[in-house]
Amino acid sequence: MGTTSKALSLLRLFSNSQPDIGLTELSRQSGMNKATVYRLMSDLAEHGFVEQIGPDRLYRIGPGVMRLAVLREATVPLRSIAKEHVRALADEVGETTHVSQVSGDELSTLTYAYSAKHGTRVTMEDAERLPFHATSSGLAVLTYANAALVHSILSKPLERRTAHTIVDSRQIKDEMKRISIRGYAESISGFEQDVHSVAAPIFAGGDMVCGALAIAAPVGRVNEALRLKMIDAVQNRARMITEIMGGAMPPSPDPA
Amino acid sequence: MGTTSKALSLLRLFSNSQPDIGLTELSRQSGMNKATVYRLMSDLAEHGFVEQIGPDRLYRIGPGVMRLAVLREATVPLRSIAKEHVRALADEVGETTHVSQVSGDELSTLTYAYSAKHGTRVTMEDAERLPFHATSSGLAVLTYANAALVHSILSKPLERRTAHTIVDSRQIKDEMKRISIRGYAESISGFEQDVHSVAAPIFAGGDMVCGALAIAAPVGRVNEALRLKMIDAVQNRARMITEIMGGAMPPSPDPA
DNA sequence: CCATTTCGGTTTATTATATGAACCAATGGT
DNA sequence: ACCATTGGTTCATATAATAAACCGAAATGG
Repeated sequence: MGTTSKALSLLRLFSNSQPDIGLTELSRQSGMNKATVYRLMSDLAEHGFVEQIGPDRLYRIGPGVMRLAVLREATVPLRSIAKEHVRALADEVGETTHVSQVSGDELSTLTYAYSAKHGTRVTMEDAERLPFHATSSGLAVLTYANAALVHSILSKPLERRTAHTIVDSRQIKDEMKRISIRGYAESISGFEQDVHSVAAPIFAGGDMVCGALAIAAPVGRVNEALRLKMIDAVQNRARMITEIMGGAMPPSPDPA
Repeated sequence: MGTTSKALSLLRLFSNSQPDIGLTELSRQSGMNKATVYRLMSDLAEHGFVEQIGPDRLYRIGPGVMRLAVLREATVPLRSIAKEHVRALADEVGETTHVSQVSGDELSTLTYAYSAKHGTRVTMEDAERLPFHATSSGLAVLTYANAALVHSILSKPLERRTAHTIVDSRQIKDEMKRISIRGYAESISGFEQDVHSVAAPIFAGGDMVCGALAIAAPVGRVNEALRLKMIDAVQNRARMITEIMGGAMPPSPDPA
C-alpha cells in the first residue's frame, strides 16, 4: 500500500463512537508501526486534517476538512439539499429519516431528522457507516451501483448483524432485482433489531447513484397503511432530490 | 517534503474559483512531476477525497470529505453554530457577515450571510482564503494566536492587495496591540477596495482562538453611527459564539 | 484533411524516502 | 518504589516514490 493511502486510511478509524484516538491506539488499530503512525499523523496535522487535544495528546479530526467540505458543497450541494428534505419527510411521515452518501465502497450517514410525533423513534448517529447488504439504504444504492462496487461488496463475507440479516450474496442479488422493479428497498430488522426501514436511491450528475434517502420506524408501529405511506413518500422525495441534483433515474437497471 | 504532505498539498490547489482541475494543470501548479501527481491523485481518489468527472477527467473534491466534516461538526460544531449567528447578525446590522476558521496557518471562510436591507452589499465566496494581514478577521485572529503562528505569517513578505493594505510587519504588530486593547479589529479597503469591515475573535476549548466573526459593508455606507453599531454587534455575537463553543476570551493578551 | 499540440495515463531504472525495532522520558496506577 | 503504558525519537535497512520518456486519443489549426 502506498504511503498516502496509509495516511488516509488512518482517518477512517475515527468515528462518532471513537472521535478521539491516541498514538498507540492508532498504531494498534491500523496495524502500522508506531513511528510510522506518528509521522503520518504529523503530516495530517500539518494540513489541519487532524489536531491534537488535551494533556494526553489525543488526535481528532481537524478544522482543515471543513474548508474542503464547504468547497465540496459549493459544487455538489447534496448535504444542504438533503437536510431540507429529510426534515420535511420526517414531518410528513412522522418517523426518523436520513440521507446517506456513497464514497468509494463506503456508505455513510450525511444528515438525518427525527419526528416529534411519537415518543419512541429510531435514533441515528452522525457519520455512521452503513453496511450495504444489511440496510435498505445500502440495498437501494447497490441496486443501481456499477458492477465494480457490487462485486467489491458481495465478494467479501457479509457480516451478520441480526438474526434477520441476509448474508448470502445470491439472495442479495435476487433482492436487488426486485428492488430495481419496485424502485425502493426495504429492510426489516436486518441492521438493528426492531427497525423497519424503506429507502430509495438518489442520483446525481447523470444516472450515477450518489446515495439514498430512507425512512426508519420501530417494527411494531409499521402497519400496512404506514408502510405504504413510507414507500410512497420516500420514493417521491428521492425523485425530488435527484431532480434538484441534476440527476436522472435510469429507466431500467443494467440487465447484466 | 513527505509524500503524504505532497498529496495533501494538492488538495489546497482546489478553490471556489478553480473547483475542477486536470492532471497536467495540477502538475503545473504544484511543480510536481505528472506521474507523481497521477499516483497521488489516484490515492486520494481511492479514499474519496477527490473524484474525476466528465469526459476530460477533471478532478474535484470528493464525497469522502463530507463524512469527516460531519464527524468534525459532531465534536466541534463551529460551522452550524456560526451559521445561525451569522444570519442573525446580518439581519441585525443589515450588512454582510461571515465567520472564518483557522486551520494551520490558513484562515478560510466557513459560512456567511447577506442582508436584504440594501441593494448593494459586500459579496463573499465559499471557502475563500483570507490573508491574515489584510483583513479584519485575520488581524483579529492573529492578535490572539500563539507566537508560532504570528511568526509564521509575519516572517514572510506580506502581499499588497490594495493601496491601503498594511504590508509592514512592525505596523501589523502595533495594530495587534491596539486590537488587543479594543477587543475588535478593523480594516478599511485593506483586502478589497471599498470594503469596510470589523471583526472579533472566537475562542474554543479554553482560550485558543479558532476563528473570527466579521461584518463587512461598502465604505460609502459606513458613517460613524453604523460603524459603532457594527463594532458593538460583532463583539457581542463573537462573545456568544465563544461561550457556546466552550471557549474563553483571555482577559489580557500575551504581553510578549 | 493531415500535422501538431495537448491531454490523461503508463513504464522503468534510479534514488530518495518510509520503515520498524529499540530506546527515551514522563505519567499514572498498584 | 515499581511496573506498565503513554507520546515521541533514533538510525540502519529496505521499500516505495520519483522523473524522463513514451503511448494512444482527442482536440486544434493551418
